[in-house]
Amino acid sequence: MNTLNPTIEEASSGSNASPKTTKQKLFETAVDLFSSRGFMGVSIRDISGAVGIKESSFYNHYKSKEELIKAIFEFYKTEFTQIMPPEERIKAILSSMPPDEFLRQGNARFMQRLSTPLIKKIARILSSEQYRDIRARELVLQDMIELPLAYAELVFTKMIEMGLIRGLDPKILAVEYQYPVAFIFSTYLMLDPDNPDSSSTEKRLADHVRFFWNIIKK
Amino acid sequence: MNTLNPTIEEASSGSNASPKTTKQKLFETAVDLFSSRGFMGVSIRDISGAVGIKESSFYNHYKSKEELIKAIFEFYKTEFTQIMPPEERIKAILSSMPPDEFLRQGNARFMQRLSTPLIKKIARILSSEQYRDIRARELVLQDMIELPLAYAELVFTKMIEMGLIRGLDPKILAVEYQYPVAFIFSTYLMLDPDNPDSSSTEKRLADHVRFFWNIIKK
DNA sequence: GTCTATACAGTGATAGAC
DNA sequence: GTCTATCACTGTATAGAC
Repeated sequence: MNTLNPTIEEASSGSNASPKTTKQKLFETAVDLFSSRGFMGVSIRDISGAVGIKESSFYNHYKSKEELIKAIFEFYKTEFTQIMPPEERIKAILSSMPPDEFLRQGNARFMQRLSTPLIKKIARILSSEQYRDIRARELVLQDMIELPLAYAELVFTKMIEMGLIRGLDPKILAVEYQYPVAFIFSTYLMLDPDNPDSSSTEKRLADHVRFFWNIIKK
Repeated sequence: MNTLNPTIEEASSGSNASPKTTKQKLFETAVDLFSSRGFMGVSIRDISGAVGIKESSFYNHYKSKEELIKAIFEFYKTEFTQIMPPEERIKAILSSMPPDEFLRQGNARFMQRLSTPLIKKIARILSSEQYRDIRARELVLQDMIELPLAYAELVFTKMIEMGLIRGLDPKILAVEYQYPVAFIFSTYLMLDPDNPDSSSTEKRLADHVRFFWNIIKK
């Protein structure tokens, strides 16, 4: 039995991907079913049946249902924490474009990452399971809320240092900028993951950046 | 069998409440268990056992598990939609206090309503079940998101009409004010429903109102 | 890696005695 | 309104043949 989790390439459904292994199919089918019916609402029989194998064969790939959900969460964490550019590069990027453009591009990068059906579905699972599963809860709180907030604070601190925006409290700026962004993304997740109409979400993000830019610009 | 849902008084756990009926106990125990383990993760046996009756007796009070969750959702809807003052009274209230005080009091009223453990737990259930249960989804989207947003727009429109704030677009003001509020409330729900430390949430709301007031005031 | 067969605890729900 | 008894079904998981 292959005990490795699917790699990013394995689990993603890129058009140039090699034919999916059974383990990949189980992974993606589980994500699909968990996201619409909840972890407890989906049986190993359901997943295996949808993939086309018997439930006993499931155990050749994952040693339990718990291990499968764990693999799903770990995959998400890896994907998510790669979205933000490393701290060292922020200053260089800020020198190359206006601050509002920096914010816009950050949101665009976020949308790009979030908008694959697989990632959207896992985000749904996390949201649904956060009160039942401590790992889901930690992922939501730390990686999806705290981390982006801390990152925003860092960015606004640098913007102020570089004299690009007004000298307001970066902590408050981070909250006031990031909370609406977080809320817009969380409502984006509520839309059908397989029918991505991102235009209204993009408009909302654009409106927010414009409004916020008017407040912080010098 | 009593087919009525528990009334607000029945289902709430006020100190002056009359001794709880078995149906009330089932209702509250279900809310408690569903909120921490999810609807699918809790059996009728679990609920009945926690209340101290056999699962067969459960059916003397609710005809199925589905009917129970339905009653829970309906109870929440009734409670939630009573939070906001009716439209006709907004103008009168706005005449009696400064706009920022109006916003502060609105949030306080919200906190008060949301902070009973029962309501917080149901809000958790709604959040967890929204991708599985169409009724939960509608409640979250319409009653908890759309309705407060439309209400905020109404409020800012009146504020502008009365010359109390700057003449900005009320739609944009509503979004920029309400999204952070909604996000703050949604993180408040993530805290332990039985150990309500609301002080950090109240601080965040106060910070947001202060920041926003500085933007909209004349 | 897949299958059949099996174990066995848990599930929602009903019938009927008290 | 509660109980015991029982139902058909579904849940996770294992053993062993191919």
